[in-house]
Amino acid sequence: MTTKEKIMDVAIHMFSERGYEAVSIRDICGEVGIKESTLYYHFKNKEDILDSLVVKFKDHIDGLLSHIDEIDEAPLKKPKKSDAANTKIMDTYMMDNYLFDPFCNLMIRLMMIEQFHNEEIRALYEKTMFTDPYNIYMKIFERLASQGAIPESQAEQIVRQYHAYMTMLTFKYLLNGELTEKRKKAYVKEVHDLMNGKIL
Amino acid sequence: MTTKEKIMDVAIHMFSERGYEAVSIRDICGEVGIKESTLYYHFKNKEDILDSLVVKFKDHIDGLLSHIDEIDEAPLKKPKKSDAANTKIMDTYMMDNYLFDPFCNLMIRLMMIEQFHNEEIRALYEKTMFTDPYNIYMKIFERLASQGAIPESQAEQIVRQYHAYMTMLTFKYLLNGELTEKRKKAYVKEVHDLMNGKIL
Amino acid sequence: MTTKEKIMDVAIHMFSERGYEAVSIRDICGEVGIKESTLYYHFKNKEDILDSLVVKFKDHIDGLLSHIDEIDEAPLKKPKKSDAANTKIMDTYMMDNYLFDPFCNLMIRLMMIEQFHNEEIRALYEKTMFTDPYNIYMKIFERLASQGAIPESQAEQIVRQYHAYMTMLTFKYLLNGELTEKRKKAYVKEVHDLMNGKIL
Amino acid sequence: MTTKEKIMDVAIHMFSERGYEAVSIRDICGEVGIKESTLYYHFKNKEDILDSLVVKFKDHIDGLLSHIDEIDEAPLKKPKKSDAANTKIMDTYMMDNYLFDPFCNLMIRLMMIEQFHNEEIRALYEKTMFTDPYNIYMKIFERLASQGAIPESQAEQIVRQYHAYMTMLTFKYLLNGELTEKRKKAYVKEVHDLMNGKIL
DNA sequence: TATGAATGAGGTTTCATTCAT
DNA sequence: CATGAATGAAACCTCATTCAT
Repeated sequence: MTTKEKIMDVAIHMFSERGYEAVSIRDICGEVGIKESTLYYHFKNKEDILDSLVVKFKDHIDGLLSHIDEIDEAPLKKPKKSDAANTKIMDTYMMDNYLFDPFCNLMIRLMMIEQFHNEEIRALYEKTMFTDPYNIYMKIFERLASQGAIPESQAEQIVRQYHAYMTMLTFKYLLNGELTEKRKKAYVKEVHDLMNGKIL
Repeated sequence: MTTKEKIMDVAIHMFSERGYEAVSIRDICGEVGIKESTLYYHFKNKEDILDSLVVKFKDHIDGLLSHIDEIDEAPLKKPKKSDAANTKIMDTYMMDNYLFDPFCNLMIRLMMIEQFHNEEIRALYEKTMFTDPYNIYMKIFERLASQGAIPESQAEQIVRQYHAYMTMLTFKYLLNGELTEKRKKAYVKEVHDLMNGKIL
Repeated sequence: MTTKEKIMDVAIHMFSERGYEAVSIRDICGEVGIKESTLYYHFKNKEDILDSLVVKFKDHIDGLLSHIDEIDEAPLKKPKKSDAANTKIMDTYMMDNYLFDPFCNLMIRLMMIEQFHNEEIRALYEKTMFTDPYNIYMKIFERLASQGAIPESQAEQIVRQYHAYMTMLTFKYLLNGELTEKRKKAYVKEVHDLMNGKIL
Repeated sequence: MTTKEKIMDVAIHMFSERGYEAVSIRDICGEVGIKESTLYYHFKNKEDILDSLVVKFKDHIDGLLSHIDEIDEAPLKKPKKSDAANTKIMDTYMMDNYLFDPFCNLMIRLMMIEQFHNEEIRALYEKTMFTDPYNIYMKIFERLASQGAIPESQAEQIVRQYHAYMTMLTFKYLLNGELTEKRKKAYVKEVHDLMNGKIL
């Protein structure tokens, strides 16, 4: 890790726990192991750190979404390919690379904190927490409907139920205090129950 | 409003928007219209303001919960009394006196921000955002089941669906940026759709 | 004790331990058990407390000195009366009513602290710690010389020795940290050894 | 002088006159000619200044004591060498480098003020004002006794007289108000009289 | 006598930032 | 790349004091 990366890593950890304003340049530099003046070689000012984090997060999200689109547009060569694709979307793109990804999880926390007084962050928060996931679930269930796995007419209702349940689980387990292994496990269990039709 | 009440009122507004640490005593006093030294006549220190807000919130919540218990224990004198009781719980206790109540809504926002580095607040946040509402929904649907309105065997599943959906709606509309009339209306509309069976 | 006396009592204890400036009106009132505004009924301001203490101390000292003069001027009715008088001066006026007297001891400590930047207190400190005691010892040994107990020619030298030794003992035992029983005893022992010719 | 040294220099002057608590960071910085924030680059906090002064003083004292030990252990090459050594100890180590040394004199004043509520400083005060000097005088007179200059049996008594007299003179002239040339001269005169047998 | 409420001034300390080296 | 030294602004808080009640 370069010094710049180290600064960003330390910053997101601290920002996501105490909020942007409550973290001082001193705090960050102390943890990174550099002097305050050194930080200003790598970043224009404090806000520049936050901006860089937001850019990095947006890039990450855009990457994820484009991957999902690729899967979506892949020709259905084999029967039931969509099952594999759906599983991959849920496991890889929603969980491993988003909600469970250390950087993303911390960024979501930071957005939860900052959204109340920062319109740009609020918009990003709404997009990544509500709009994007809803669209992804919609894609999944439309595909399932097109295969006849579920009735077309029920697709939207099911999407709503899934989205609501997944959203609630995310806030309850992944954005509630420290992200412990215990909370992760409880989350995964409830998601599996949901997938297996034990809940809805 | 006494000076002390004014301070608490201004404080919860500011804390809930920018977070406890990001708000200065100067900010609060400037808005209240007093000198900083005056604030220290009413509060021991900055933390004491936060503590007082938490105490006030806990008292409010305890009041709500005890009212719900009273309704619960009231003898069923008239047929369908429970319908009225259920409506009262949802409208009065969950919405008017909790999620829409200005003080409570701001306290929830504050808890959302502070829970990441304050275990006491985190526990209160989990209780009031997840545990208490779940228990309340459970009460409602158990009563409905006891009246034969819904099958006993489905009660728990329905509770889960309701709880998930209501929770998601709360985060999406009532805890997302400023609490505008527009967001309130959107929330109410979706809740009504949910109640009328248009969603689940 | 009246409230005014209580205030003075608490004040001298605190002033003598931490110095005048380091003690706040709040500290004093907290210990006395009154509100700050109440103190201003009894004293014009903070300095007025100090002034009152100094006046009280001066009165006490003047009382002691006038008593010593009375003894001094009493006709020698009985043989060896002076021995009793000398003992009384040393035990009663130098120790019981001055160095060991709680108020006086605390006032001396306060003067030790404040003398470095307060000329009035410095003058009082020099008078009560060096000049007055020297004169008292001189009186004692002149009387002894007039009785032939010691040679007239040695009186002054002896006075100097006594004064130096007593002064050193006072600073070493009575004005060094807290005035504990242990330090008092050590002081008395050395004074007795001195009186009995075991030292000089 | 570096900025740090300047701060310490100004601090000891102010602390020794008005006491640690009565001197503000603002006072010190105003005199040094720096901003308050600059001071905090050099010292962790206000107490850190005091601690640094105490460390510097202890180092100074340790240096003096080790020099005295060196003289003590030097072989007696010439007759009467000890006279020269004794004079050096009195003039150089007790006066020039200790009681008259500006830093040490101020530190003693500071200790006089602070000892009443700071046990660490009290212990240092007792050591440097009573214990160390006594041991030094003892060394001098034991050497004189070993040379036959004074009877061995009287050594201890003489030490006590000297120690008492020197201690009293120190408090009377060097630790009483401002350290003026007049007070220094009066002190030196009495010490010389003492040395020449005019007093004891 | 005593208090509640207020305040201007000033206390210690931390903040983000700059700039020469 | 990194640091040492500095700073103006602002943070939290305490100070002695006042005044109406």
